[in-house]
Amino acid sequence: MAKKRGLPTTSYTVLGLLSLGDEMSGYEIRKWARNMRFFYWSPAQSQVYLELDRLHERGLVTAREVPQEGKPDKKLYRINHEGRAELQRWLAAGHTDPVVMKHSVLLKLYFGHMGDHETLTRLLTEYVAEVRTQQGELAVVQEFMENEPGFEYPALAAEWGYRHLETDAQMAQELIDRLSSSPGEEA
Amino acid sequence: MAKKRGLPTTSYTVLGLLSLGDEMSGYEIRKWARNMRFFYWSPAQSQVYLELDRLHERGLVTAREVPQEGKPDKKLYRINHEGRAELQRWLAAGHTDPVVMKHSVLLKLYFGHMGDHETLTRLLTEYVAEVRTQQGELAVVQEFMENEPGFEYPALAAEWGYRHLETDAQMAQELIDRLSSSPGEEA
DNA sequence: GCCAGCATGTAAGGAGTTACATGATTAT
DNA sequence: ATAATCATGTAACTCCTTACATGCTGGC
Repeated sequence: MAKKRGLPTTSYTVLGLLSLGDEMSGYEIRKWARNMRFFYWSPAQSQVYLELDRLHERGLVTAREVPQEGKPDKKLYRINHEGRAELQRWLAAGHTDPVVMKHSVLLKLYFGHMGDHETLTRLLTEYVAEVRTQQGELAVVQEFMENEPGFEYPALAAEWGYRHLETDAQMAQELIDRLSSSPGEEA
Repeated sequence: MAKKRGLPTTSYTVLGLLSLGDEMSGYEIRKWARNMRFFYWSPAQSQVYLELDRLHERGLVTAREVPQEGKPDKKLYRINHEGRAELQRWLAAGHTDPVVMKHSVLLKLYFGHMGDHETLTRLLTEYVAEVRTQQGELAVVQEFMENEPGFEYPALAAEWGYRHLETDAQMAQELIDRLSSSPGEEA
């Protein structure tokens, strides 16, 4: 056995988020986690609560209930010493999970022989627009990070993520141009 | 209701692979699918067989059993008309699943404040080496594609995938340099 | 009047993985 | 000798998603 040497990666995401802030509710973490989609996919709302339960069970965070009026009681979580130690252990571990891409656009391009030129051009054009939108969203996050002390590393990750998006936009645009200049031949 | 407008993406991967070849066994598809990890994560062996069952149930492929000696009987699958139609429908669909990244290195970098310089530098150095290895593997696939008729689109996807890897290697190397030149300050 | 934001939680299920079972042949 | 290749399949499980339930407050 001993299949996994620790927690699922989503747990580390939530734990890491907690290490960047002070006390946070599940709701706040979920909002934060949304911005992580540029680096690592962001979990569903229900999953965030499940991860917080798990972290609490394992004694990596402390929880404190705050009564609310007209809403469910708020639970505030804080990373503790064990939690920080576990995060550090994960960071320094020899093993890092392989990078996984689920790039549907690339997959569709791969099977481009099944469609026509127009379909492919539309797919790529829409994708370029989407990437530009995402770059705008990421830029907002980056702006926040630049002025916030303690966010040097997230800022580096954001820069990296931005460059990913740039590569994608450029490559898609390049293919659009290539496809339009060779209406019959795609190679 | 109407949660999903079709098959899971893995089904399309397998169906698409079938559309590039003639008759294939689950075993062969699985080998092919391994090379897809540069564009879209490649499913586990057991999953490939499950997808083939699903495609067969839905009448998108035909199956033919070939008796083998000393091995389980081989089943050869072939995409049929309905399968091709379904693939085309998927390609031309207005909706394309969002691109998902599970970049553990980027995630660890994001939480870099928890580790020391050395840990981070080691992480990035190892990652650069790994990416270079992957580029070598992808190059082998690309070489095959260039001389194979009907593989123009897979070759384009491979080029795109290669550029992804290049971006990652460059970005990682750049960060290694930046971290070493500013031993205390990372921003 | 309606939608967004705040705030958590449960039930049902899909998608995918790991580990195992079986066993002949060929290459190192 | 032993590992890899060929070849499929099942059981048990994890991770994560979708959909639903609840209900107040504040903005348009």
